[in-house]
Amino acid sequence: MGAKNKVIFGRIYRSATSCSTESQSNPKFSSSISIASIFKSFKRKLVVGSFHSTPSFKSYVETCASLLRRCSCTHRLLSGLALHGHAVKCGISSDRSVFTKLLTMYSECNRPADQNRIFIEFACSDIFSWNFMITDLARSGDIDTASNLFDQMPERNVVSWTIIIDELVKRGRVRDALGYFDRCPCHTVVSYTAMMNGFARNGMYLDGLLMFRRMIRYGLMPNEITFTCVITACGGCGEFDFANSVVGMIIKNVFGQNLSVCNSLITLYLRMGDAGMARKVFNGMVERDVVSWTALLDVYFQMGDLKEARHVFNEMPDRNEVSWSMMIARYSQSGEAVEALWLFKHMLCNGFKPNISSFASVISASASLENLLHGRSVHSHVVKFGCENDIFVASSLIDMYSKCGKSDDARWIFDSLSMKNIVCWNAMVGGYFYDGRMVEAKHLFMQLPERNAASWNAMISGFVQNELYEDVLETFNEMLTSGQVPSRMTFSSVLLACASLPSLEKGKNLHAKTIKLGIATEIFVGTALTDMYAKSGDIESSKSVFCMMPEKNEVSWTAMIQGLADSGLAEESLALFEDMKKTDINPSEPMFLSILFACSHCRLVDKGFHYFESMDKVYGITPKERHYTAMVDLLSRAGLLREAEDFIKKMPIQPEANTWAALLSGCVTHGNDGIGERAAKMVIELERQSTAGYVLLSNIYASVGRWKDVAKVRTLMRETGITKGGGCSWIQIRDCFHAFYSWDSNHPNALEIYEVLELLIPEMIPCML
DNA sequence: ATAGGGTTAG
Repeated sequence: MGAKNKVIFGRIYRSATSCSTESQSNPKFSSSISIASIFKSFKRKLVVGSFHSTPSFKSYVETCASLLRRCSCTHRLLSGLALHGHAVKCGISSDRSVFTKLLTMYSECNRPADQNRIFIEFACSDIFSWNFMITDLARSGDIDTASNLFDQMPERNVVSWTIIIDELVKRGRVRDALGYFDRCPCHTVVSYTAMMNGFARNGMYLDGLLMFRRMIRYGLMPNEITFTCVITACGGCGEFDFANSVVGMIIKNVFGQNLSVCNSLITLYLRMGDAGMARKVFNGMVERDVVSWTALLDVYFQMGDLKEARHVFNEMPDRNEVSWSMMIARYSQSGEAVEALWLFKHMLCNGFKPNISSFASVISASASLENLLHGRSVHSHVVKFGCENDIFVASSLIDMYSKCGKSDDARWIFDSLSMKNIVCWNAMVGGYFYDGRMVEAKHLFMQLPERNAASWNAMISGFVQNELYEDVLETFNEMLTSGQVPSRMTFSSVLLACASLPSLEKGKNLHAKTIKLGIATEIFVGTALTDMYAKSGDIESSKSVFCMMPEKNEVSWTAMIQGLADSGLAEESLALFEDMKKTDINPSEPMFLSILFACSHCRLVDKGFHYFESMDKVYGITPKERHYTAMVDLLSRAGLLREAEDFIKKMPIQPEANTWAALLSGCVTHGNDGIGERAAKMVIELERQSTAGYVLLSNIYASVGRWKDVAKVRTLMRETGITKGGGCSWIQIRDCFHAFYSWDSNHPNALEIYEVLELLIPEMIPCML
């Protein structure tokens, strides 16, 4: 009988379990039929006495438990009651697995009274089993029933209190946990530590530290776990002075060699920005585990030494999901998106299960590469692992789809989220902006349930991306009126808008605000200010902001070098470039563009060639089309038109239309219609829709008096349907903008203005040469 | 009862 029963019950058990997994993945799947049929066959096999042999008894218990679980999932109270009756009859109702499922079933079917009744019947007066029951309920996800049960306990010990506090904390219910903590009559180190950990886990670091102080005042001695929690809390809220005194206590109490204390210390020193100390702690450890090694990885990442971090990762004695996620996250954050994708692939190949962090980071990497194919494939993994409802993963998916131009897909994910936080909303607003869907973006912004600085920044930078600078300023004002304090990122965007607008006043105003907030010399703000002043023509202010910045990056230097070059201060620009080379910042591609531009304006042909050649030879930067164009411009401006043409012919890459346009423009200045015609032909061929080639060509013909050809070009332009877009310049006098267009001069004071201009031109010409 | 990793904005 035994062997046969084992098979039969085994089969029932399997079908019951497979049903219940099915119902989990598809809540609509109604299983009243299948559960009834399983139940029927279960009853049929239920011959009293047949489950006394061990294997079949075990199967029977398992079957009963899994059927009960099925009942609780589908809210089948009647089947549940019947099963309960059988379980009692067969004497298995107090078996742990059956009993817990009975509790869950009653809880799911909304019968708390029955639930409590059976609990009290079966597990009376034994604190240990109460505690066990509460833990079990909480771990199976039913924290409410667990706390309900806790309230009914006839007596409780320290462990009971600790369990309920800890379980509440793990589910983010710190306030409830604190309620229990305050009611607890007998505090121990453990209950205090559980509460502190609860605060730290939920980002309430300061409350955690207050709890620590309370514990010390209470006269309890912290243990190594308490210290680990305190250190984490200090690091979280930046209380570094307090952290140092805690370190003193740790050493005094001889916990300085404890593994987890040291692990938390590495991260603490890292947060304090002291990578050296972090490394020192690691070096001094007698025992290290994956956590220590992963923390060390982060030390190198913070120092910006990706190579060493990679080396540590390769040499680590042990790796887990967290170490892999750390690598993926940091590479993605450092702009090494391709490497992040590669790491993710290898994480899977090495048999590691991707977690939420690695998903979020790798999706973010696909977003920055705008790699829809890869993004979609990761998305499918996300669904496979059931992470699609996680807000971190979903926010990055929303971002990824938007960046790939699929804002409708992003919206679909956004709408399918039951729990959204502010990040999801901001990502969706930013997504619409990225896709140029202004109406939807603005509409969604209005609907935001709450707004933080990032929401406003998404809106402001969204307008910047779409070149709607007036809206940028308007939104910025709204932001100020709403009481939201602008961040450095806000200023960075708004200043960019100012640089593109004809108003220096607005920029100065912002500068004043940044000074008030004490962020004027902060790297991003300072760089934006430097750029804004340079682009607005106030190069002196630009220089002074730049000089005040204590820390400068590659972008800051580029802004200043470019600003000087654009303002005609070519020598100064080159001198600054030489200064920069003395720092540990390496010249970049756009920087060389400014340098070549500066050389070109000063007619420094040899110097220009020197810099151009150093790009590849010294810095390993392959010159791009634009650099070749700058060189052609350099030669053409200096009148070396034949050399310029030869230079183009020898280019290892295909010249862009602008390369020929630079030569063409040199031909205009130096009146060479022979080369000019060839150049113009190339410009027109490479860029059919552009007017530049035609206009310059007609200018050449005009300069050498070939009026018939001028007319021919103009006719050709008309025939191909190209119209010349005009230039425009403007000046602000108080609140009024005066604009001047190249195609007409209908300014009210046009006559007077042109009269004055006539007077000024003879004085200006010597300067222009 | 613990320590290491995560999303948006420049």
